[in-house]
Amino acid sequence: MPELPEVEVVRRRLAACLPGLVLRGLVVNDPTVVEQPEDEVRARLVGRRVSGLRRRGKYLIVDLAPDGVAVVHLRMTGQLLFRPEPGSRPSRFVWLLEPATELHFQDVRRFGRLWALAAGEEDAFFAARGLGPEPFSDAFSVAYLAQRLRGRRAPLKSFLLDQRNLAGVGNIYADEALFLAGIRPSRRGVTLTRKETARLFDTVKHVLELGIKNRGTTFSNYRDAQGESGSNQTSLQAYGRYGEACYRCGGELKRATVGQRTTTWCPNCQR
DNA sequence: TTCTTAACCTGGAGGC
DNA sequence: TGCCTCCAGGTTAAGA
Repeated sequence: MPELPEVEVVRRRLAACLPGLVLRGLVVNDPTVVEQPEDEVRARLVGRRVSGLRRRGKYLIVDLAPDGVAVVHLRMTGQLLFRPEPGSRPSRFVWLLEPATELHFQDVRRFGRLWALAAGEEDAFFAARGLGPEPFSDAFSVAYLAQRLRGRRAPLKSFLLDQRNLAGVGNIYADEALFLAGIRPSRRGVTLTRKETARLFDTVKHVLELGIKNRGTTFSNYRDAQGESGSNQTSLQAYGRYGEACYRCGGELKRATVGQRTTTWCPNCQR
């Protein structure tokens, strides 16, 4: 499941080879991948040169010259690949680039999306989604976190998954951050002490940094642009380990549904 | 304003 | 072997 670290790894991979290439064509095999009229998307992309790649939360932003940006969200199972595996299903869309290169978007569950934005539309696009600050930006601080948690009665797990509070955290890294912070996922945000808030701030950044360092978490679908898997799944201490022994206390990790998401936590270490 | 729930979507696992 | 049901989860819209 691509969260911030996985998208960042894809961005870095693409940033090494896409800039300078010219988008000569767009093949859309699955019309649901674009929410805008297909002709509009094509008109805004084709003929442009890739000038850079950025990331905003889980959104991948492709800067185009002389104007405009392409925005891609991988959602659950989206992959941007230069060479799809032989025999795989038709790509949802393909960018035909010059010199001869193809960038394929594959997406089993078909949740991923592509947007083509004209110059000046990017701010409004992200403002409409109400994305919170980037975890590695100055805007994300202990003070910010404390302010956002004030009065919040929703479970902390739900709080972390809400992209309006913080951009980029998904189910895997939310479980990991809460485990390392020693905070139970079902705790109400309003109940956090200043010390716990500071600890959560640190662990959120730590698990995301570790995820990037390990080139993302791969369970089944996630691959970077070269088709390579990440290795962060071997570093996970909580996510997906229910029924196994806690690395800290040796007790059994439990599973529950919190905020509609499967959540793993240690009843002894997380309070 | 905040929170909860359903829906979208499909492959894989497990049960019968 | 085949069928059925459940589960996985990022985002959005609707309702409480």
